[in-house]
Amino acid sequence: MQAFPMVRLHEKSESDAVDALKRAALKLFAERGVDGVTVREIAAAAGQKNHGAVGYHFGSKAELIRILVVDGASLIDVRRNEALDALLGAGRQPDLEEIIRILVYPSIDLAPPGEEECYNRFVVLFSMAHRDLFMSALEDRWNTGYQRCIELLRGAMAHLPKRDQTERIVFIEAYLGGVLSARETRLADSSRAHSTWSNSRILEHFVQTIAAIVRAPAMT
Amino acid sequence: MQAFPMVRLHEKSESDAVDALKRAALKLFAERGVDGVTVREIAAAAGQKNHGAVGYHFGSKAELIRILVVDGASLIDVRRNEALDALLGAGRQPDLEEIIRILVYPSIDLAPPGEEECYNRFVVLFSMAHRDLFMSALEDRWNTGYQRCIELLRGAMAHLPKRDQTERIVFIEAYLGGVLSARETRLADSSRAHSTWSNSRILEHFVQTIAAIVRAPAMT
DNA sequence: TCCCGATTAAATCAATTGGATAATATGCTT
DNA sequence: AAGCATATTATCCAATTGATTTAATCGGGA
Repeated sequence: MQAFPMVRLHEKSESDAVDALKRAALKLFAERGVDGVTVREIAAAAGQKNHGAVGYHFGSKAELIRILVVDGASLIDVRRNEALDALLGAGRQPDLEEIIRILVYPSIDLAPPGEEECYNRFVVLFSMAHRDLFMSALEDRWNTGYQRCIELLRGAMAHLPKRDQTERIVFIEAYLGGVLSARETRLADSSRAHSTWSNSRILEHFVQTIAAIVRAPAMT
Repeated sequence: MQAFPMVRLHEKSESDAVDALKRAALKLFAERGVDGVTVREIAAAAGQKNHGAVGYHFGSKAELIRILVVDGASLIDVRRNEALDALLGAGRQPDLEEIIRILVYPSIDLAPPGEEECYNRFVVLFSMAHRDLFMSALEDRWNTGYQRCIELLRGAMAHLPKRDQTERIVFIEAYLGGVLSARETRLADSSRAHSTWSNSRILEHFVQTIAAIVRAPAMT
């Protein structure tokens, strides 16, 4: 387990201000969506008295958003590809759960330890409300690992009609985003004890249910 | 199949303007989220030349949003409760798929035939970005059918540890919102042939995968 | 120490926002 | 036809938005 490189966000040698702005923006965007947050709120949450800081460091709000998308997506993509290379280079047939873990775990623990996880909520909200901007930010470049996983999943469903394969892949994609977002929401809700959602057992439970979707009998 | 009452949205005897504003708002909110849409856009999309119409007919943008939430939720709730009453009154033990269908189908075909489906996207976006407003709009009143379904699902997982039951219910809730939203997005994308997503076979496929999650073996 | 680039702060700008008001139009009842 | 409630239109408004510009401040190297 946990054979994924533990590179995280906000570990780069960026100026304190840039990093603080990114963190604050990601958190606020995850909570309320990009259209529900103003650059003034971001600057204030980052400890800046001046909202022009966003324009100064990133050019515009839209560019800050794009950078946040790419930061997370590229990190996830690196993790996925490395895990896939390791798995496929092992010289044996990978089993289904191993593939699914490479779908799930790289999207987890993007933030430094102890910090709030936000990226999955941010991406789900943003991709729903601004699909075009989200796609152009990805550039068909930062989801290569995801595509590889999908192909492997398709292979694991080779016994099913092509249409069923495609449908289940869409199901699983929606399932991934939904559960990872819901998990972040619960982890962020400090009002309740979230011990259940912070331990990794639940992720393995999640992996098992995805496997159950893949293995479900063919449509009659 | 399809034993659900086919009451739909926008069938009430409302003035044309009120109805047009509701439809336009729901569609725009589903596409871009409530914070990404202005009352001017709503009024224009509804064929009104002036944005004051929203204030006149609904009081405020926030009140319009609340009404849209309740309109859909109460309709879904009526459908669910009627279907549940019929199912449980049949005097036999309902099977799992029957319960799951009452979770899925009442959220489908809310709009009149031929019109774009929007409610699931709207609700997912709104509940993610404004959970508090969403909850207060529901008032613990318009999701009674949902709660009954969840209890039945829990009963269907009685052999699992309580914790696993709770986790799977959260999984399924996220799965529902994710897939129903994704389905609407694809149906709304008129640029591609969506024959796959418009027929009801895929919904039955979806039901089967939810059943697979419920039936998945216990965590080891 | 002095200078200069980088950063932060403060003030300003045009455009947009949701809401409110007043004037006009519409339709129904009497 | 007149009266009246309802609905639409056209403005207006204060507040907010993202962005820009203009100082002030900081830090390090010559």
